[in-house]
Amino acid sequence: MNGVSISPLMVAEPISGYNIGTMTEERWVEVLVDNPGVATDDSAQPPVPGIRAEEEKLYTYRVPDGLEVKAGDILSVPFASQILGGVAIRLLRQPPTNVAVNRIRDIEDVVAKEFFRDSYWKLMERVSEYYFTPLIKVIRTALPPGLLGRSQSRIRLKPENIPNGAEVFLDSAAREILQILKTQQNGDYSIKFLRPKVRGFNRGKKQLLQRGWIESYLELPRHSRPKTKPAVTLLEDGSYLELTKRQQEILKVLRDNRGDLWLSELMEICKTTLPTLKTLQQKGCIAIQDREILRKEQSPDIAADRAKTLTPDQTQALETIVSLNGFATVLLHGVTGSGKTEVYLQAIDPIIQQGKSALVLVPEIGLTPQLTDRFRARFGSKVDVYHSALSQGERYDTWRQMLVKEPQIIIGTRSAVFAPLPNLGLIILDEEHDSSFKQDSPIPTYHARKVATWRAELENCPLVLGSATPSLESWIDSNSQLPHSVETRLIASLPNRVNSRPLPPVEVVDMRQELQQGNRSIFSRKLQAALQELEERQQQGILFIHRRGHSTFVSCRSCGFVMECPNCDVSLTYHYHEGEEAQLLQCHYCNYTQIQPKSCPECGSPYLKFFGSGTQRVEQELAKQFPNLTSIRFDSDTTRHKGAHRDLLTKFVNGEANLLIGTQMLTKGLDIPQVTLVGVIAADGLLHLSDYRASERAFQTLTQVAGRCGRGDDPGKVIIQTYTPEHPVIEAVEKHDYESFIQVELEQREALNYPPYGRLILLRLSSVDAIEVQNAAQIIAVSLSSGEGYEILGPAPATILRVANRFRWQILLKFEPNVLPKMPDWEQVRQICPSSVSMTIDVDPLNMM
DNA sequence: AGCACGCCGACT
DNA sequence: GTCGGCGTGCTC
Repeated sequence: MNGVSISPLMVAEPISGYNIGTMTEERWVEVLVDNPGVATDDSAQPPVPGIRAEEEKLYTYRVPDGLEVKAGDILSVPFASQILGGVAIRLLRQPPTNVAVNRIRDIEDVVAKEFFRDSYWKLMERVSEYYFTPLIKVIRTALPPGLLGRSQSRIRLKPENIPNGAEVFLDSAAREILQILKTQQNGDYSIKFLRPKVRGFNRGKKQLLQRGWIESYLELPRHSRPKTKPAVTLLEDGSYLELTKRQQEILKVLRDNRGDLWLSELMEICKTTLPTLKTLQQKGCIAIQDREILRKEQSPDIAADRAKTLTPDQTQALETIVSLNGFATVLLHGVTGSGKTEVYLQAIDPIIQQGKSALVLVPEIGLTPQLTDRFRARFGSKVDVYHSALSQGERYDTWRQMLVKEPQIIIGTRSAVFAPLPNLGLIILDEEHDSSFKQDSPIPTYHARKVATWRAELENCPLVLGSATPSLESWIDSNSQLPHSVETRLIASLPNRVNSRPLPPVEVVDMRQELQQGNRSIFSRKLQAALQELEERQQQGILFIHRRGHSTFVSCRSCGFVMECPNCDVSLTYHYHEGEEAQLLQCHYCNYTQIQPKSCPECGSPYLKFFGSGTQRVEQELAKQFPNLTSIRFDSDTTRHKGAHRDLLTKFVNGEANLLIGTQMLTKGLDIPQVTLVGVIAADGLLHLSDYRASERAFQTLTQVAGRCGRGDDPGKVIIQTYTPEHPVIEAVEKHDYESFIQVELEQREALNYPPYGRLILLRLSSVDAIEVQNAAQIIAVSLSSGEGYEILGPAPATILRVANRFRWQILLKFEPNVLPKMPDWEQVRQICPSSVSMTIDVDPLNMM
């Protein structure tokens, strides 16, 4: 049996030094409540470590007899008419003076025992400060979902109290409520759902309550709880007691299994029933107790694997990392296929030996199956994954498991940077240039790389940033004049691939010439020849296209009308569904879907034309021109369900298809040795995006996708198709020349004060009312002049003004480098912003659309 | 979530 | 002058 006992979770020191009193003494606790309202405060609070009193309001509660509360516990507290989650901040021996004692309420429950250590609290506070986010919201993102529970109030129909035909005497609101309630079997709905559906809801509800036709009740928060299973333990040998033969047999089975079995296992082996075992329990021979079990993502069994021999470059990089004692960051710049993962594995090994834990952060879950398998092969059950695709139970259990002091390795995405590992010895952030480490919404709009840097500093451990195409931020740390800057920064390089394999040659094809010479296919003659060769040799390849779907827009040949999304200012993408009669048009911003019309809705012409190509189109064209080549489509349409990534990749690795056709998703860390061809169908979609980061992103994506080939014994080849072969990004990718590309790019950024030189803060404003946002943006822009050290760009409408029926405006603050700025008065800005307009402050924005 | 409070427009 | 709608702030 493999029960895991998670005993004292206590890894933390109390946040404050207050001792709790005895059971008879009255005890109070100050709580940071997860209150949906804005956390602004006027009254002065006593200073509490870890809490900025001027911004976060604390509420005092009484601790009832029979409950033990410590600082750092997650609590359930009554708040007005609801039950909310909260964090115990500090204990008081005396009641507070600023609030009447008779108004103080009792704590409802302790949900989780304390776990916040000093350094963890400091991390929370630093994130809160840097990203202008209330502390409780930072805590909310750091904790597994469902831990800070919230009650829900609901109403329920009481049909037995409703006389026939009496509805006529009610007003319209009450009648509407009744009507909705009756649509459901048990007439039960949440207030949250009903209120926006009925005008004058409060009035109507009051009427119905007075007559007793409905009742209201509070649904208590459903917290994640440990899953338990009954287990049987042998207590007494039992030989001196008078036992039946049957009972003795059962005890023998238990004894043979080291005196411990799951109840279900024991009943199965002995073919016995629960009453029989209960009798044994009464005689004091055995104990039946619930024991915690861990819900974990099931992974296939993996053959164990030993450390590989390193190249001299790898050895040097490894030495740089393992020689570090305490905080430092190492940028591991290794070309694609240079064996960064092996360096990670060998860097983690001594950390585990020392009894410490390691945190490995990866961009997206798409690439984790391969990486996770390699870690499991090396470290076995010490490896756990943590990401948002886990079920709530799995996430909660893994999170609790992390609190145990045993050395472990956690592999996770962005949010795992908050993994509460008590003795962290190393943080690795792989593919550090990847933009999925940045959260766009909700606040805090944190970048896991930045948070990881702070975390490493606070835990006093090294941080390794790995990439073949490092971000400009990591390449030069320009922020040294800002607080929390990196003090020790090292670079380790892996300039060559393992086993002396060369980087694949990159050929650029000018698609303008193809067209001139009469080739109207989406495949150039060079790519066609390469595909032909692939077919003859039965090899495998990858085709990359930057969009999913079939065609990027559908337009009428007669009148030029373009099919557009009714909710967003974008054209609809055509999606082809094989075997279906009707084909669909889909919006990639709000997911609006409609059937492809047979004729133009504007002029009625039946001649509709599809422009631009996506993954589906490539798939179709391939099937048409190369019927003998088989393919797998790998994009967010085909990898949506759980385990789909792994399934599709396994099929490909097993040689069940010649080609993998996909989007960005397949640029990320895929390591399949037999790939000998990479084709980029159209690089132009990547090159001409309108923000200051477009070149950097295009270079990274193209280099990464090119790096997927030639990793095995057969040499590889990359073909990039484009209409602008003279573009500097294309030239740099062709020459595999990261350093000169980055030099040019850095010079341009410096000239314009863009990151990594000047910092940016983006204010995003949106509303259903087009005029209201625009006005709000104007007023806010004016109020932003209260600060100093930055330039205000805008307000300007967002690149796509309307998404999901909301109009979006933005204001960009560009900070001068080398000047400590005076921030605008955000509190004032928030007050100026009307409630109908939603505003988010995006610090260090990556996505400017 | 739900109540108190306060502002403003429609009616006695 | 008063009633009742709804927008805003507060809850230990």
